[in-house]
Amino acid sequence: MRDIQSTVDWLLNGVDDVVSRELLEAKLERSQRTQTPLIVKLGVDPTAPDIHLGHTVVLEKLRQFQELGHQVVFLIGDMTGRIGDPTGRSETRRQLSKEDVQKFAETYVAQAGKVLDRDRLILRYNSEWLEPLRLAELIDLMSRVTLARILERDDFHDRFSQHFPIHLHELLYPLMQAYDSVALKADVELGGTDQRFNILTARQIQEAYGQEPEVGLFMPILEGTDGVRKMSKSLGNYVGVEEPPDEIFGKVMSIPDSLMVRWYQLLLGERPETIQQRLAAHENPRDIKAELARRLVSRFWGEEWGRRAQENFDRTFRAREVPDDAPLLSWRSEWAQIGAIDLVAGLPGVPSRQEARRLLTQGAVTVDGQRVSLTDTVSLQPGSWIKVGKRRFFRVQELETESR
RNA sequence: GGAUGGGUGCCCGAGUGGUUAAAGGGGGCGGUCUGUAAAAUCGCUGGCUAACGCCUACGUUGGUUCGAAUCCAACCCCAUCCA
Repeated sequence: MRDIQSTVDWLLNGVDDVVSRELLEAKLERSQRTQTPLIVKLGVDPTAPDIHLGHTVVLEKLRQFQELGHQVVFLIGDMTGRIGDPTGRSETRRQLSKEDVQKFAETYVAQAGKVLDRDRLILRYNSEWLEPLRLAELIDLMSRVTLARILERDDFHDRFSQHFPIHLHELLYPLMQAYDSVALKADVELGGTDQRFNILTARQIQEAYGQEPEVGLFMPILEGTDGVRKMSKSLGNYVGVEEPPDEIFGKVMSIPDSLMVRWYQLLLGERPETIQQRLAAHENPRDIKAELARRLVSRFWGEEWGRRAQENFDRTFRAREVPDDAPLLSWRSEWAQIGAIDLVAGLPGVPSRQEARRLLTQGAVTVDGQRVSLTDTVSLQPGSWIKVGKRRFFRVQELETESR
């Protein structure tokens, strides 16, 4: 059995901050002694069904807790999510129906299950206890926190001092989230650093209700593929866990080298020193990055796909050959003799003839290895391949059986 | 309800009567190069055209003008302040 100190060291790898290490040690120690798993909570808003690598930072940490035999609880914030987005700018939030929430939960678990052990995972909904909450109870809850404390929170504070609106119900958010921890008797709660305030409030409220406070573990925000801004779908610098293997592999290869150590640490739980040593030993950074890419693909798709993604990548970008899985186009007779623009404009992913012209002018198009220019007429045959830019390939499929 | 400032291309943002398909930046795409879809560097980035050129576009609708993103009117929307 591992001793508590090294277990804690291992659990805190990559963690931005913990409140508090001593408490975590104490809880782990007690858990070991009494053979009772800790309850580890992660709150999830039923709003963003597509999980990307940024979200998996927290999931990876949860996985580590699972590995130690603790109980992970996904708390779906169906109640908090239903009330509305704090910005209040976008019109009244669509009410989420029970079915919506249900569907969300399923997709979420399906995706999160690529990182976590689904059999050791409990799903709860905060409407279970928030819905029946009566005004008297709510008042009781509210009486345990002061306005000043709530306004300490960074974003409230900023908005208030900049005279941006704060809606009254938004003040309740931290309270409700805190109450969730009371209801679950959570021992540990994970969140991004942006969750700091909410989690600290939860600890306070738990104490007010006579419970031992939870340990707050704050995970750093993962930078996106651009290496600068946080990973988010709207910034387009994300890698989704459901993306095809080649896509994941390629996107990971495109991150700046400087980001590798961090991704290894946050996404795979590696020690930063391990990777730094390899770099210091002049191992080719490309290979280290390729390994990162392969391991991530493997995590989401399995070993076999990880290996294949790597092979395809090497073939396409290092040897510049046509990848195995280039999209197939069914042969069309007019392709026997066709103007370059017509051909390119008809390919998937080319939005307009203007774009086709641009690509041809810039020398981006190759047919069977032969560069094609704007005014060329090309002749294709079944088995031909077309390359557009560095990474778009198409293979013309042999004639389908004409009978169907 | 009142006051003020705004609504420009995928995003940010300049532009106050013609030289504006609209500066600049970001993003995207492409060429070269390379250890990678890294970095660097050069180019493209509304649509139609092989090209000349044509068409559509600056919140909406109407107007003034030879000519409007730019002026006028009404309307819609957003932000802040006062109530």
